[in-house]
Amino acid sequence: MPLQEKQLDPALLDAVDVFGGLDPSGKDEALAAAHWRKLETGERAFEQDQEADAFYVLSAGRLKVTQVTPEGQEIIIRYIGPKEMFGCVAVCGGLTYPGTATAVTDSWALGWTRATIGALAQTYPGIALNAMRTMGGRLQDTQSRLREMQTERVERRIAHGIARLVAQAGRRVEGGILIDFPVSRQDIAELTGTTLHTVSRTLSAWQERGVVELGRQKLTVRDPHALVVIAEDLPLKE
Amino acid sequence: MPLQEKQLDPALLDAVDVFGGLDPSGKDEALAAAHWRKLETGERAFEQDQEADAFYVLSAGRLKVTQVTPEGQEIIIRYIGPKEMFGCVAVCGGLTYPGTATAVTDSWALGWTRATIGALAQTYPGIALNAMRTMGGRLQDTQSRLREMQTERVERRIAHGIARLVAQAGRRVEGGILIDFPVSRQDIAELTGTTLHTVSRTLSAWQERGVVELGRQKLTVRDPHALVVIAEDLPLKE
DNA sequence: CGTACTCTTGATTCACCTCAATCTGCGTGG
DNA sequence: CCACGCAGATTGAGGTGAATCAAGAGTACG
Repeated sequence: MPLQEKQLDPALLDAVDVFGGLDPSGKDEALAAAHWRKLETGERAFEQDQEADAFYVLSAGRLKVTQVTPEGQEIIIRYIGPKEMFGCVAVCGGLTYPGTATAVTDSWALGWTRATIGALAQTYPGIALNAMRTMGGRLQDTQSRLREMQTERVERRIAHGIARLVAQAGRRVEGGILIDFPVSRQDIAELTGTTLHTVSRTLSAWQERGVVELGRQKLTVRDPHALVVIAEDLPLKE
Repeated sequence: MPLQEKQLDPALLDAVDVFGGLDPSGKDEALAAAHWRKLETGERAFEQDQEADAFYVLSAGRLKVTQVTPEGQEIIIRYIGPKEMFGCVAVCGGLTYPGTATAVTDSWALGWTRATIGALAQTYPGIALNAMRTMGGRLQDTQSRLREMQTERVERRIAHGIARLVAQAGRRVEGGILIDFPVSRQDIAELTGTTLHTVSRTLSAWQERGVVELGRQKLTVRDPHALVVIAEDLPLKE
């Protein structure tokens, strides 16, 4: 596999937000200090409550970050795509990971130990600023979801959740936009705060109306506009 | 008023997280660059969607940060107490404030323009690291609320919400812990994603059981342990 | 070819919202 | 100082959205 090649490619960090604005020597230094990690589908990068010893940037693939309640219920905090960082707690004072990161497709990640990334952030202050920007974005995103949870009915929340997935991992295919990784009804339920039953019913109704096309762990949005109409609760005619 | 005196007091930033670890000269510089702002009860430090031109640290008083949905429903994102920062977007790339900050008691805040705080963060990298730590904490806190919203029933959510208020602004009084600023039933509803009716019913039942004591915009927790039992859904006898 | 996982669909229940009426404390103005 | 008005709070009745309970069908994989 091109693992070795990848390791030597300094362009690898070019489009990564955290290292944005870093001079080439800094990127080389960061790459040299990093270690590779391959994650098979279903494998976990780290688990909830485990000591936060490393910080990662996903290179390829897709992860989901989840939390489980003491009662055993699971919720999805967010999906991580290529070029996105995860395990940020390791760089912002947290002692343990607040969630579990699981690969939903085969993935590769670049990792830095807590000490390594700390030292890098000391040398290159831009890293901290970039990380803060990303965290700010995630905070706003999470607050939006909280607002949706508090004010919207299930159907709108599902529409918003799927719109978010489309924005993050949508791939144009003939006749629509496909979510580019396996998502089950259960996943969508854990993302929107409902049950797989309600998700199934809602999506079936949408399929009936031609808004989406369903498959096993597969979802294609045929009519993105209709999805927005549902998400924003717009009247059908205006 | 001691506004002038305050302005000269370099100890003012001592316990403020964002400026933690800053050398005295840095604190002087930060203070010199700051401007004071007094906020009467009900007055707003900034409003949602307004240009994010300043970053603040609350010196005294209490604010609530809220968001309104397009439909006009309001939710409370968080309460801000003394020594806490707010308007963080101004330092993390956001163009507009995502919420509105309203004083719930007469308050004083220290403000820095976006340019000023940016320059300070460049000179003293510790500021960015501290800010990131705080944002990390808030992100986790918001994720916890999201998890509660998705998995818990109203009564538990209210218990968690009030527990959070107690931790943040509880003041020991004879026979309990008082929330140290005016909170209406509506506020608690907007904080926990329910209606003021349900909050009123729930709190009345708790008062009946001696868990809390109620007043107009006033709440005293008489039995903190019982509150935890409700929040964690523990059995009464174990 | 069986087994297990994902998904669908129907029936039933209930927690909470909505609608509605009334009450109460508190500031205000006559 | 007391009557008034109003925002905040309480309480009841009724409706319903979505969870829960339950059964079965479709699909992938070893």
